[in-house]
This record gives sequence, C-alpha cells and structure tokens, in this order.
Amino acid sequence: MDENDPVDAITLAWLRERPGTPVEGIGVVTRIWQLAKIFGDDRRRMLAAVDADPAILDLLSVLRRSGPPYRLTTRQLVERAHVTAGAISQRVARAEAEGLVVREPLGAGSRSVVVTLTPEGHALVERLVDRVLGREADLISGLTAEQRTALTDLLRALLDDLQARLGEEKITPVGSG
Amino acid sequence: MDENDPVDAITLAWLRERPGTPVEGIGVVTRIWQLAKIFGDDRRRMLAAVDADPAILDLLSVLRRSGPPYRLTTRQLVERAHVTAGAISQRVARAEAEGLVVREPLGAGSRSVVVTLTPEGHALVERLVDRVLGREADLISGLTAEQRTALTDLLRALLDDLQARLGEEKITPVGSG
DNA sequence: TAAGCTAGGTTTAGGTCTAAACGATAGGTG
DNA sequence: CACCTATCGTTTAGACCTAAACCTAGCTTA
Repeated sequence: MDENDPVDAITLAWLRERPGTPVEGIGVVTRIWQLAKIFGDDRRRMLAAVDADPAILDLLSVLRRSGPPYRLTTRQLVERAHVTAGAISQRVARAEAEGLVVREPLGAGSRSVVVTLTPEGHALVERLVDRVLGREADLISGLTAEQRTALTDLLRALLDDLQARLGEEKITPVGSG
Repeated sequence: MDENDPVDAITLAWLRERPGTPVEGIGVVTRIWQLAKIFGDDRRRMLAAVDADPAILDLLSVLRRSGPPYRLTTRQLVERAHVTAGAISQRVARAEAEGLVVREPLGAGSRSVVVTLTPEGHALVERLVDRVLGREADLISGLTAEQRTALTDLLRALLDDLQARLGEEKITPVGSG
C-alpha cells in the first residue's frame, strides 16, 4: 500500500475512518472503473470529433463483424452488445434514421426483427474502425507483451468467474417462494 | 486465442473480416469495459433495492472518507470523483434536496462552495458502505490472493501510464496554433 | 376454440453524464 | 480606477442507458 497512489489512498482512508471496512475489492474494482472511464471518454471524444458516437458504432461493428450478409436479429444484437433490448431498439432507431441500417420483420411465423447494415453503414465502419481500434492498441502500448498477456489472462479469469456466478444468481431467487 | 471465448471471438472475427485490423487492444480494453459494466450494474441494482443510487453514495463516501469535519469544496469533489464540475453540481443539488449534505459559500475572498455531510448523510453512508464494499470483495473472491495482487499491480501500471500520457496530451494541442 | 402464457420488440419515465454556454467575482495591469 | 483574464460554479441541451409498462402474435391447454 502506497499512500501516494490515489486508489490505495481510498483503501487507507476507509481503514483509518472505519477500521474493519471490507476494502479487499477496492484495488481491483476501482481501477477497473477508472480505466473503463478513461477508455470510454477517449473513444467518445475521438468519435465526437467526426460527428459519430460509440453506441451506434458498436451496433454497426457487431453487424460488420458478423460477416455477410451483415444481418442479425434484435435478440442477437442484445446478446452481443450487452445492453437491454430497449437500448438496442433505440440504437437501431437512431441508426435507421441516419440510413446506416434497415429494419424488417424476419418473416412468417416469427415476431423477430432483422437489422441489416446498409452500404452507408458498412462504409462508416470501414472509415472508423481502424482509427478507433488503433487508438486503443496505442493506449495499452505502455505495457510489455508479457504484461499484456498476463493482464488478459487475469481479466479473463475474473470475467469467467463472475459470469458463471452471476448466471446462477438469476436462478436462486426463484426458490425463495 | 480461443474461439469459444466471447472476447477472443471478437478479435478473431475482425481478423477474419478485415485482415490487418489493429486488434491488439481488444483483449484488454473490451474485458475491462465488460467488467466495469458488471460491477456497475450490480452496485446500481443493490442500491436501487434500498432506494439509493451510486452517484449520491459516491459523493457521500468521498466526504465521509475525508474525515471530520466531512467538508470539501466543489473543486475537490471534482478531482476525487473523476466527473465534470457540472455532474458534481447536479449530484450536490440532489443530495442537498434529500438533506444529505449542505452547501455554503466558503467565505470572503473566494468563489468556492463547500459541501458538508449532514448527520443524515453520515448515517446513510454508515448504513450502506459495508454492504456495498462487502459485495465487491465477494465478487472478486474467485481470484486467489496471488492473482488479486498480480491483477492490482498490472492495473496500476496501466493506469499510471495512461494518466501520465493523457496528462501530456492536454498540453500538446495548444502548440498547434 | 377461448383463455392464458410466452417471447420479441417498442415505448416511456426517470436518472446520469458530458460539453458548452453562462454568470459572477477576485486579482492583475496600465 | 477601468478593463481583462482566469477561476469557480451552475445551467442547459443532448446523448444514452435501465427498468418497467405495453403491444402483439404465436403457442398451450382444457
């Protein structure tokens, strides 16, 4: 613990003010939040400079990465973007208003809606993706290759553990009746 | 690279669709975003269940941790909460409306405003902080002590590097005129 | 086949944030 | 002293999200 490190200082302050406070998670959780904010702010500003926004680019990127015919259902978009169905609905509506995607019913016997990238949407991804991802590659270039690998492995371990654990939690409450 | 890992799958999909896409950052950045969202959603839901919200609790916690007399200027709150002055202004207005803090001019010769925790605000922090931090400690308990230490060190290294680097960037644009 | 259930989406209400425009004042300069 | 600038906060406009209400349309079941 280094009192000059701003995150360690938070842990030390809680312990000073309230001995016994459960501070074990702060070092990891707070730093992850701060890093996410730095990456998110940086991307948002970069895109704002070219009159684009992260939410729409994320939508278009998911479609682009899925490969031809660049077409997914709302449900698939929800799963891949990790936001609620309402958020996807709003994103698609905005993107459609800008002519970047089209939305149509999947067909008989289904209530699904399919969203397809337009040529304009495709072109926008091509124009932005290298810049956005290149910037992110640059932002983590301060770590050595070994550090990057080690960090990736630890983040994956935590993510896997949490997803397994939180997946179960959704079941648990049902048994309480 | 494991095609069954959802984040690795993103990297592999970009390389398949667009060979040459700079994907070096995805493994770290995407996982950090996903983890931040998991931690943030979890905290928001936990607090919603007791009719509280993360932004206000963060404000109150910063004041509580600062120690008696639980009093900081708006400027200090901006620095410690990592949000804009406008966001702090709004948070303080909401907290004040609920009687959790009071706001007063610092005094003659200064335009600063000082925000002080009320007894009600203090009591709210005491009631919630162990639950919130305890939950987070539990969420990372899937990692061993060694993994936690290693992860903390890597996150700190990245954070320090980025803060040093982005701090400089603010200066650079000035010289462009 | 009527009633209820389930699943896929959309809409709405409410909350939070950023950026930028504003307002107002202390301190420096001629 | 008048003006200018930097500093501090607040307000406003716009973007985005979640949760929950809502709307259909297929499916199940008696």
